[in-house]
Amino acid sequence: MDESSEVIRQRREKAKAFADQNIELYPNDFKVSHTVDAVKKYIQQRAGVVEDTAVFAMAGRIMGLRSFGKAAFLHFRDYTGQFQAYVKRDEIGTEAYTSFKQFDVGDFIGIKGNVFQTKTGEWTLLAKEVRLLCKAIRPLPEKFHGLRDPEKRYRQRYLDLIMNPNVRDIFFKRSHIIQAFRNFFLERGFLEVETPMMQPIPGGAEATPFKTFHNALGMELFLRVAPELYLKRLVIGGIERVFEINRNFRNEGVSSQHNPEFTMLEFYQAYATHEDLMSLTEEMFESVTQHVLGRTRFTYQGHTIDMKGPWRRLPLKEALSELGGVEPSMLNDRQRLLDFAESEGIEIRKSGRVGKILTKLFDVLVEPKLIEPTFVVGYPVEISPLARRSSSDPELTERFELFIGGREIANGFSELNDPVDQKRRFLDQVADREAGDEEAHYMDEDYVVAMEYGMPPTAGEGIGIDRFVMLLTDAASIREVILFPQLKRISY
RNA sequence: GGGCCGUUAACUCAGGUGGUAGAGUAUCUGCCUUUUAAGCAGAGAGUCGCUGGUUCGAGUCCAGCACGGCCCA
Repeated sequence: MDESSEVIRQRREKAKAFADQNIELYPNDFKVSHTVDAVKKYIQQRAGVVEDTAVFAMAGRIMGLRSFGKAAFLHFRDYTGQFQAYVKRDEIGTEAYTSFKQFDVGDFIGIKGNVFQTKTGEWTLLAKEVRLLCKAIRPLPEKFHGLRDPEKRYRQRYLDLIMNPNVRDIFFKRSHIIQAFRNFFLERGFLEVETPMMQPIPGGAEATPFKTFHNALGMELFLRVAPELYLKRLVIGGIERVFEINRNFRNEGVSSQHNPEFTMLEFYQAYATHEDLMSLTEEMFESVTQHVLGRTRFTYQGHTIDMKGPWRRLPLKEALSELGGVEPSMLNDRQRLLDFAESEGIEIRKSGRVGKILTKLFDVLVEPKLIEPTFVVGYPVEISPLARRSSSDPELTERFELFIGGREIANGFSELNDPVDQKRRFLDQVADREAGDEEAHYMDEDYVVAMEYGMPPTAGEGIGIDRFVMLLTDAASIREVILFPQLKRISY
């Protein structure tokens, strides 16, 4: 990777010259007394009156350097902020200053000195001593335009983090969001758990799994597509309120909306229904958004969204006729739906059942229109093999999906806890799989056995954390909220 | 998987109709002790993504490939 560039050569020569003068390139014995933030607070607490004798030992990466020959201003940055330093030959001595002149933007330095105000009023560290803490061999991207090339930003995320403050903000916000979700559940008596990422039978979602192999066990394993079946085993085991925030893996295409590994929050609550969870979700999203943004309204890709509930509850078929332009009379007519899909240019597997066709039409025609938070309810049994049947219509389930900003954010339902029905539903899925549907669920006998021991009435939900973070950070692509998104491998 | 666009110096980008590559920033040298996209003067820096083809001659035209972005499925 461009080993021979002129700048890199020059930097290596500088490093060698330091080494030849016995100046350590990578010392670790510099003791920091104050972070940038601590110094700023110190000054603020004294209302800008700081005694000349106060000495600060600070460290950071040089971000800007303006040199005059016998003095120089520089900005350095640590984890807490950026600060200016003023280095004068008369203060640090000729020999030290000669070395200092070989420092570059990107190097880490340690500085000891007093603070003063420049004539423009900026608080500045007047160096009495400057030390190299780490010599950078490669130059940082240019300061004014920064780093823009998206490929480079993702592959070399550290450069992106150094050069683009907004990127740092996104990942701080992501961390705060996850903390806020976690706190929400802990405050309500939920237990946080970790269940297997490597599963002998991948279950809990319609998705193609990644396959792997355990040598010692001589056993094929799958990276999980969802933790659902394990979490419900825990409910059976008496953990009536349980949640997990962790990675799922799905072997599908990569796009601005899909990364092969993504973060999911799943939670289960015994003695609750999907109705209870919809209310809980309203409360949760409002609370998390308020915590992170300090308000419930925000702008996403030009749309104003308010997380404050209650949100609209819209039956799937009503959504299709009202927003999708599907005539109500054709909603139960498989052939007419297929014809309609074809006329709209929507590709559908001909063998698909009505429920599949409806959801496919919904994905294309309705989903992008659901900008304000909206619960869609009334999902057919055949596409909800783990959900409880609706008591009013046995062809439908007590299930909802939540859409915000034109995307699915959450999916929840009252859980099916009838082992006989569960087994039948698995068998239907197996039939679909044998008919060529790679995403159909696998039979999980062990899960049925668990259910035969008795699962209390329960409701559960999954929330796509990455997509939630996209909303609160106004990110158009999922790659903006995942530190190291999956990219194809390149050879240098 | 399909369509469109991109890949040129460390970074950000220019390079009608083919004639041996430019700018700004960064770097290096000199001057400069309150600057902040510091300033002034000068200099160096590139397998033009890769592989082929057309041509006397390709960054430019053609084909294939790689990687990325956006849109569609």
